[in-house]
Amino acid sequence: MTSATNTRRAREKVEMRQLIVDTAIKMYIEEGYDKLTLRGIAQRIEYAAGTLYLYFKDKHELYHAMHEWAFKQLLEQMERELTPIQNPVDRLRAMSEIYITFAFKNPELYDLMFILNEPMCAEANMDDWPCGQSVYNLLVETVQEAINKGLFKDENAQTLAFMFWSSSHGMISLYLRNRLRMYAGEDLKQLINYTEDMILRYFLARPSYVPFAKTTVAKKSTHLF
Amino acid sequence: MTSATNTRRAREKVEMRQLIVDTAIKMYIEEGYDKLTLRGIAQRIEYAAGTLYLYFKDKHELYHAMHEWAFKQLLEQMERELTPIQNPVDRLRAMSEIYITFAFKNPELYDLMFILNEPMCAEANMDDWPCGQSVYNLLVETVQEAINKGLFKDENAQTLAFMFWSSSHGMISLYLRNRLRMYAGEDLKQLINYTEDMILRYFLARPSYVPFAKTTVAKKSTHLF
DNA sequence: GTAAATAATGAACAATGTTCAGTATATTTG
DNA sequence: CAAATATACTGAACATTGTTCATTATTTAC
Repeated sequence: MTSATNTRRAREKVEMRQLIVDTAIKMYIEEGYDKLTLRGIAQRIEYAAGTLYLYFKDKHELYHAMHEWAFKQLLEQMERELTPIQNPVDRLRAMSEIYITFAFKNPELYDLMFILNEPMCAEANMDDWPCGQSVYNLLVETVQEAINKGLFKDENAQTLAFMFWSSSHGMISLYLRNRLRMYAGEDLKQLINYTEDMILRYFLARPSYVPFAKTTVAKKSTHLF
Repeated sequence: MTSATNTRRAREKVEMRQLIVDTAIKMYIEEGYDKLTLRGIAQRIEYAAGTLYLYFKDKHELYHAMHEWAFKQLLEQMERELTPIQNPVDRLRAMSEIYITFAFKNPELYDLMFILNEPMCAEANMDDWPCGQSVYNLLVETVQEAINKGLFKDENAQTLAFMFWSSSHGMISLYLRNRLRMYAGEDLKQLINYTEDMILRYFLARPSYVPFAKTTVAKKSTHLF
C-alpha cells in the first residue's frame, strides 16, 4: 500500500467521521435528543446504518465526539472574545456572561456538554475531552491571575474556579431540566447573571466591581409552583 | 355497584400503584436507569407488562410517581431532623447538610428528582410535585425567618433560596454526571459543604457562623483532568 | 488484469415501549 | 343460584431502536 494512499485514506476517514458528527449535531439540535437515531443520521448522509460502526464503536462514542465538538465552539468563542480583555476580573465576568448566554442560546449543546450521561459512558471517554479541558484551564488561569495581582482574597484558584463554575451550572441546569417552574415569572437569565456577580464580588479584595443590575423577585408573589 | 366495593376497589388501585412504584424504585436503585424496563418490573411482581398501563399512562408517568416518592423521603427526613432546630441559620445549614448527604447516599434518587427529564415530560407533570414543593417551601420559609430576625442582610427570600439551592445542585450534579474528574483527589463532599458555608456566610448580617472546616485543593497539583 | 485489502451494505437479532382483541375474574341483578 | 355485566388482566403483536455480520461492491497493489 502506497504511503500517499494511506494518508488520503486517513484524511477521508477523518472527513467521514466529521460528516457524521456534523450531521448528528444538526439533527440533535433540530429534532432533539429523543429523535436522534443512527438510522436517521445514516439516511441523511445516504449511507446504511451499519456504516456508522466503521467510524464509531457505538452510539456513545458518537455522543462523545459531539460533546467535544460542542466544547470546541464554546472554546473558540471564549478565546475570540476574552483575549482583548486585560483585567482578569473583567475577563472572568465576561467568561461567565459567555457561558450563561451560550447555555441559553444552545440548550441542547449545553445538555450534551454538562448533563447527558452518554458522552461519559466509557471510562476512557471520561478523561478525554481536550476542548473541555482548555475551557476549564482558561477559567483556572484567569482566577489564578486575579489572585496573583491581588484582586482576589488569597484563595486556591482551583477551589474558586469550582465555585464559579458550579454555581452557574446549578442555576442553568435546574432551569434546563424544568425544575424552576416556580420562578416562571422571573427573568432567569438576569437572575443568574446577578447571582454570578454576587459570588464574584464576594471574593474581591476590594468590592469595586459591580457591573450587573440586580433582579428582584416580586415579594408579594405567594403561590410558588 | 355497591359503594363498599367501590371504596375497596379504589384502595386496591392505590395499593397496586404503590406496589409498582415501590418495585420500580427498588429495581432502579439496584440495577440503574438503563436497566429499568417495564417488562422487568412486571415480571418481578408477577404481572404482564401490559397491566402496568392500567395504572400508569406510560413510562413517564411512572417516573413521575417515582420522582414524587423520592421527594417524600427527603421531605420526611428534613421535617424529622429540622423541627428541633430553633435558629433559622442553623436550620438552614442543617438543611444544606441533609440535602448534600442525601445526594451522596442516594445518587440515583437525586438524579430522579433533579436531573432526569422523564418525570417532567408531560406539561401537566411539571407543576405537580407536592412533596418537592414542600421541600422548597421549607427552604424559602427558613430563609424568610432568618431575614425577619435580622440574621441576614435584607434580601428577597426567594432569590436567596434560589442561590442556596442552585449552588448545591451545581456541584452535586456536575459530580454525579462525571464532569469533575479533575477534582478526583479531592474530598468533594467536604468541598461542597465548605462552599455552601461560604455562600451562607456571605449573607449573614454579622459573620458569626463558621461551622465547617475548610477543604483546600493541593496547590501543586498541575495536571487537571 | 487479477488478487488482495478495504468500504459499505442490508438483512437479521434482541430488546424496548406500547396497543388491543380476547380471556378470566369479580360483582350485580333477576 | 345462574345469567349478565363490569372490571382486571393477559399475551401476542407492532413499530423502533442499537447492534452485528456474512455478503457484496469498490479500491488498490502487483
